[in-house]
Amino acid sequence: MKRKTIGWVAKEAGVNAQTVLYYERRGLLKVCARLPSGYRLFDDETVRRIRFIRHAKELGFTLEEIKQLLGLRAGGSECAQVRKVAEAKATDIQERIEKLSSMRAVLLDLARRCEQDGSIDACPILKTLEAADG
Amino acid sequence: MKRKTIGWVAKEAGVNAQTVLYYERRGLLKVCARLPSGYRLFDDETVRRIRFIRHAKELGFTLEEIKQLLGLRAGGSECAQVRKVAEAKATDIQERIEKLSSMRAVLLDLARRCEQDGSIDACPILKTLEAADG
DNA sequence: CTTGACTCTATACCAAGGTGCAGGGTTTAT
DNA sequence: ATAAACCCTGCACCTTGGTATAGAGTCAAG
Repeated sequence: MKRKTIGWVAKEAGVNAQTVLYYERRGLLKVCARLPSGYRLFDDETVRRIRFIRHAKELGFTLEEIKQLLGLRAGGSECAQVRKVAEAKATDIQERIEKLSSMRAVLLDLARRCEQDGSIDACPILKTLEAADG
Repeated sequence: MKRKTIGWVAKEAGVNAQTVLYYERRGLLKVCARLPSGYRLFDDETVRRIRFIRHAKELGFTLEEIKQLLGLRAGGSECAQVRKVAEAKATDIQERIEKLSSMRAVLLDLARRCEQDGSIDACPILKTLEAADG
C-alpha cells in the first residue's frame, strides 16, 4: 500500500509538489495528517480536489472562486446558503457557456466561409462578440 | 462629434487608459492615428476590440490567444491557415463548453438536492469533475 | 550504515496582466 | 489667459499563480 506523500499526490494529480503546498497555503486543500517526522500524508480525495482545481482553472475560475466552489459542501454551511451560491455559480457558468458558444459559431462560420469563397473581409469576430456590456 | 481620445475609448470600453496603452504595446490594437501633439485618435472598432478582449479574457483566453483570434481576419493571412487556426480554436472552445456544462449540471443538482432533503454529504462536485486526465 | 531520493520550512524569483506615478506638454472651458 | 482636465513617455510597482533554491532532516534499498 503506497504511502500518499506529497510527491505521490503531485504526480497523481499532474502538478508539482510546490503547487500542492501552495494550494494548501491558499486554503484549497484540507489540512492533512502528518507522520511523526512532519511528512504530510494525503488521501485520494486530495488528488481529486487538485484535478478539479486544474480543470476549473482552465475554465477561467480564480483560485478564490474555486475555493468557494470546493467549500460548497464543506460541513457546517447552511443549506439555503449553499443553494444560493450554487445557483449563482450555475448562472455565471451559463453565461460563460453562451459567450463561448457564440464565439465558437463565429469561428466555424469564419472557417466555412474561408473554405467556400476565400473572403474574410468584414470581421465577424468583432461584430458578433462585442456584446452587451457590463 | 466627440474626439476619440484614449480617455474616451477607455471609458467607453470599460477599462482604464493605462490598459489601453498596455494592449497597444502588446499588439492587440492596431497602431492608431495621432494629432500633431502626439495625442492618439481611435475609432469605434477599437472600442469593440477592447470589449472583445475583456470578454475573451473572462472566458480564460490569454492575451496571446486573443491576439491570435483577433489576427484571424487581419489582411494577409492565408486562407488555409486562417481556417486551421479557427477550427482548432473552435475545438478548444467546444471542450471548454463541455467542462462548463458538466460543472453547471453538478451545481444545479447540488442546489436541487439541497432544496429537497437537506443532504449534501457526498461531494458531487469532486465526483463529477475530477474527470479523465491530461 | 551509507547513499540517493524524498520531504520539511522559508525565501526568492518568475511571467502575465495590469496599475500608478513622475515630469512634462496640450486642450478646453471659463 | 489661466486653471482644470487630459494626454504623452518611461519606469516602478502590484497581484495572481505558481516555480526554484537553500539548508536541513527523513526514508528505503543495497
